[in-house]
Amino acid sequence: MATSEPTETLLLLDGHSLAYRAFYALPVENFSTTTGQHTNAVFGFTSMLVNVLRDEKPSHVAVCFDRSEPTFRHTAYSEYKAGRAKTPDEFHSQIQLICEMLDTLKIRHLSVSGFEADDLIATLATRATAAGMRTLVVTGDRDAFQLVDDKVTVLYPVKGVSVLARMDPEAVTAKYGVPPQRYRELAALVGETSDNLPGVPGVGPKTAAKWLLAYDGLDNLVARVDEIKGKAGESLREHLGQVLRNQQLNELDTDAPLEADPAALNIGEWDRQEIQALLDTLEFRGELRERLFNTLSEHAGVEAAETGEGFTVELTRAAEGELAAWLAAHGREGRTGVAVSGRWGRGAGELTAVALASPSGAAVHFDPALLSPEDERAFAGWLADPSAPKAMHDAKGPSLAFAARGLSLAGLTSDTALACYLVAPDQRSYELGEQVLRFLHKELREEAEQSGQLTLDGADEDTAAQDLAVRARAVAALATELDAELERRGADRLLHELELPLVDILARMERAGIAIDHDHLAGLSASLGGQAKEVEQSAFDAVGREFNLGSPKQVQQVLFDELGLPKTKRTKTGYTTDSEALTGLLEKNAHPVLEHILRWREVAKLKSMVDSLIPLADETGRIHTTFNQTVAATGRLSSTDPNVQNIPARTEEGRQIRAAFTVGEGYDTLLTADYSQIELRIMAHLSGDEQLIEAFVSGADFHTITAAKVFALEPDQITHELRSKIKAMNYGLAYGLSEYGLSQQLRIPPAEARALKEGYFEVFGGVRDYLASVVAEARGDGYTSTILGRRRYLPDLNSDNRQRREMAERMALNAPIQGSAADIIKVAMIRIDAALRDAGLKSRMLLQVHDELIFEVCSDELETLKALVRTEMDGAYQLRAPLAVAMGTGRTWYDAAH
DNA sequence: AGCCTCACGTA
DNA sequence: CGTACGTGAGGCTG
Repeated sequence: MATSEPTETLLLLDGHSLAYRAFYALPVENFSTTTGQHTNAVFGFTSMLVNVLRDEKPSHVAVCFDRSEPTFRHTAYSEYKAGRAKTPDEFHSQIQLICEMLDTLKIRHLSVSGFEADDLIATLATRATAAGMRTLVVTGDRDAFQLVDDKVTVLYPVKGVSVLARMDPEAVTAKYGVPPQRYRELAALVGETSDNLPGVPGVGPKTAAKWLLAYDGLDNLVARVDEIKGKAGESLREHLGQVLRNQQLNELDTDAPLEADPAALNIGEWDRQEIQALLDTLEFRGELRERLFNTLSEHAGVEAAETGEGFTVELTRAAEGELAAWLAAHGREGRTGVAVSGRWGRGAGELTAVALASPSGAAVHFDPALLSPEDERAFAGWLADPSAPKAMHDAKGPSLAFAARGLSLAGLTSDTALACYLVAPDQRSYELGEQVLRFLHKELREEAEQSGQLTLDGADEDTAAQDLAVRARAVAALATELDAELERRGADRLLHELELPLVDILARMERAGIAIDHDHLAGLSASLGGQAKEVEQSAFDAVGREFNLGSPKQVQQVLFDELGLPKTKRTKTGYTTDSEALTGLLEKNAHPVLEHILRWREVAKLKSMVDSLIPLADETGRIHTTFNQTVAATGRLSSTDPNVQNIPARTEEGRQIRAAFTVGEGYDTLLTADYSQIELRIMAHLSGDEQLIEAFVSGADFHTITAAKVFALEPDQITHELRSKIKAMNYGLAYGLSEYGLSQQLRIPPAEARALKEGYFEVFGGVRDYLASVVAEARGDGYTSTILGRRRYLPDLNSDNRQRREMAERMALNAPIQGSAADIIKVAMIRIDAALRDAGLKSRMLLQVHDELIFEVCSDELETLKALVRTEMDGAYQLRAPLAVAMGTGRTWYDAAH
């Protein structure tokens, strides 16, 4: 290693100066979050920071900020920095975010009252040089050039936020004609507009440099000022006072009162999840996110390499007969980690390889297609043995692949993806490598010295086998760690008694799928397609030209530019054309095309849904969704490919799609069973509000009863309108509906909405108190909890940013209610599944739609099944406002509505 | 090709 | 200025 260079590098950034550059370099309209927070300065600053971290790999970092208090420069010169345009509020709020980002990246940020960031930088750079460190200063303030020497380099943004000029002594001299130590003399002569320090009129950098060289510095120049000839000389003599003042003011203080020692400014250990969460709230995606993570991985990689963190495995490649022997030797040492590769989805899967890792570190890897009959028997027996404990990461997909080979999985005592989800349900992904890094501070790779002992042929195969074995080992280790973590949080039962048992149930539901009536769908598609064509033509006729009705951009152009209709609510890129806005315009009789656009959207939406379902049917005419158990932060399931949880239900036309979901061969009818108003019942239960509970216990129409209580009328006096108002109120409560929102929805004045809410809370005071207490408790604890102890963490409840804070408050209101409903239906599914098996019924559960379950039923089992489902759903949880279940049957989902 | 925005379907 | 999701289309970017 070559080494006249100092090994340690201190990176110093001027926070305000760089953020300010970014603020004006990046168009604000491209950088704001859905909550309206501007992020262009944060983005630009972060981008510069990450680039420098990547390119320079500093060992120590600090970001210096100015304070708003005046400095000695203001005292010395009252006009200092006067006349600067006031920085807009959109800028100031971003400084706060930058500091949060730095906290997340474990980078120190400093500011000292009475000193500018430049002074802190000068002080730290001086100290760093004394300590033998190299210093890099990133700033948009040229005053820093005076610091440049062979140990200190300034990186100066020259174009936007992406190009930094490297200002070392040579570069400064080349650019200004004077060496760095003379830079402030030059600046004193030329002046600095941004600091409101005028220089000598008629003297630019060229003249100033010429003088400084000819006279060997400003002191001599001043002493011999009478010798200077010409207009410029005259001007200099006239403005000598301000030159001397400039020189005094632009000198940086190298002895600011700072505690921080450069050596203490190392970067702390990064928490990937924390960074992910921050990037999520800032809504940073794409390239910056990628770049940040690459930099982060290098950073984390270096650490892992230094500490040697990986996994040790003693890998056996199972040749014939050896798997059975391995299982006999290691299959019951304790919990075995299982990792598989293959493909799965749409209710099916295929296996390409399996790795098992025992607690002792023994591991085996094999291709299940190539097993001897003896090995296959041994593996099938072990896999299906509930007394042989196993851990997997995201087991549902693999279990579909097992099932395809006739294998069944039992004894799963942890699914680490689910465990991570319970610990932190807001994650965007639960990729194994990330979770292992987070919880075990290890990397998904093998220890170097171990791999040397292996003698295997085929390098690529080896690596793949090693990787899979490492994953198996990591899963087992992660499972142990997460068991402890969940127990600390009181969430161990949630994993073992709720989410884990659900894995297999969901896998079987996915495998079963639901039959689709292809002809019905084809008919719908044709009819909707015909209507779309007609409506499209009507739209063209109304406007007088053709345009793409599916393009919001073109619709905007037609409506607002060409037809000059009144502008609607703003979106990021223009004016909204959503149905609410267009309906509003339509009511003002703005233009006939509005009706066509709205109708076309309806028809086109339905057609695209129908057309997307048709090719998803398998050879037996069934479609197989995938239920995701780790997506919804509240604890709900989600469904993809297709999403069976957003099949239209509101309009008759839309419901026709439900008529395509039918009972399949070997069964006679579909049964749907749903919880009536489960969220409101939960709210009544959790709040303990006697009035609300009574409204449910009475058994009459809930919205009517609550309306009667609010308006002090008899139920039969409640009009449709009054009922609607209270219904909106009832439902809105659990979402954190504002008075404004209520007034919008009911199209009543805000004052009336306010009165409605007050009237409601006069009767249902317990609900108001409960909702307030939920937010207050969550603010203190940092999380909300459901009835089964499922947590959702909401750090933004304490945010300084009002929009973020209020968003978190609404999430806090909703999470315990939506989440408890999710808990309850999961309990019900597990109970029903067990009861179906106990009763030995052939009828089966196919779909879950949040508060509804759909079954495929043999007619001779119908009555038994209905009773069973009712019992298990009703009994899933004892609420003070008891659970109520409604059912319906029919050959299609449409017919089974009730 | 991949990503983002808008719009819209469900509970 | 009401929570939680997933999808499809257009259109921009690379």
